[in-house]
Amino acid sequence: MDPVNERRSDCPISLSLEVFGDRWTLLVIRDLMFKNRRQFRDFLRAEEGIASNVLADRLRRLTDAGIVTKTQHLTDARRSIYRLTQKGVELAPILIEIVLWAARHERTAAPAEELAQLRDDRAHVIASIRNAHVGEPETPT
Amino acid sequence: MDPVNERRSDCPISLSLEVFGDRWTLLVIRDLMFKNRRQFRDFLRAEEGIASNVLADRLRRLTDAGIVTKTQHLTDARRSIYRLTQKGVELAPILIEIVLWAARHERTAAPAEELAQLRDDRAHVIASIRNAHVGEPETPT
DNA sequence: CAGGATCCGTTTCGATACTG
DNA sequence: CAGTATCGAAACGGATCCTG
Repeated sequence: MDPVNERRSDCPISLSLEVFGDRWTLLVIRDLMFKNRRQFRDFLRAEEGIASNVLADRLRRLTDAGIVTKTQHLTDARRSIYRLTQKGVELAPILIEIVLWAARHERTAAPAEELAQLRDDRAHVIASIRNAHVGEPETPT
Repeated sequence: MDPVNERRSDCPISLSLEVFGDRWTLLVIRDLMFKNRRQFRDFLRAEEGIASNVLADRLRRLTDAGIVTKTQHLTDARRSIYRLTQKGVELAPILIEIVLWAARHERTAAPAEELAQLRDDRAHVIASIRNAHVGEPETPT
């Protein structure tokens, strides 16, 4: 057998199941990362139809895990703004690989142009995600 | 705002939630990919303690999805051998990114040496995974 | 009105025991 | 050894209520 596999064969690999073992958690991260959603109601409008109690729970877990931050809207005190932390932004390579895999193997609605950008200009995509979250103290809309 | 984000803002991104929304599914794939597990009992011995009915269900779903194949052991008819298909092998980049992210952000038990290999010699790692699954009709042990 | 919390019927999950 | 049957526990979805 290949020595690479040999050596790896009993490796205790961590998969961060808190994040990846849950359907809704992943969808929230996707919405933050690729759809620029920032407020509670934005996530509620996700195509997949998340319930408000489930959403609140996942946002709390993500902030507890240091993946998301919650701040107040500057002018409207009612609104909360959710953003990815640096740790959260660094999930981008994973999400990108998932999207590319899904595009290759399942029929997906993602336009070919955007997929090509994810594949060929990964660094730029990630930089712009970071810019929209970590580097942006201002509030959208 | 960055035009990259602008354009991506309403993209219907598919995440293959059948695979990634579930904790046990991901663990089974990890065991196939990094721990060379092939038989039902091997997966049962996972540190995380999967139940037999859950394991049977997840293996069935994965074979239905074309990610795993199930064949009979050549000499012992009772035994089933599970392997990744090409589609399954192509999940490797995702798993690798997850492991690397977890190693950076959570305390993980994975040895530094193996992590470095995952990071720096990705092509070789993936090739050896493919070799151990798609290219190997023989049965282990 | 936005962001949640609470209650509750229903579905899904998973631990254990059991079978071919 | 490789699964299935059973059944209690947990999660989910949906409605509604609450609070600033």
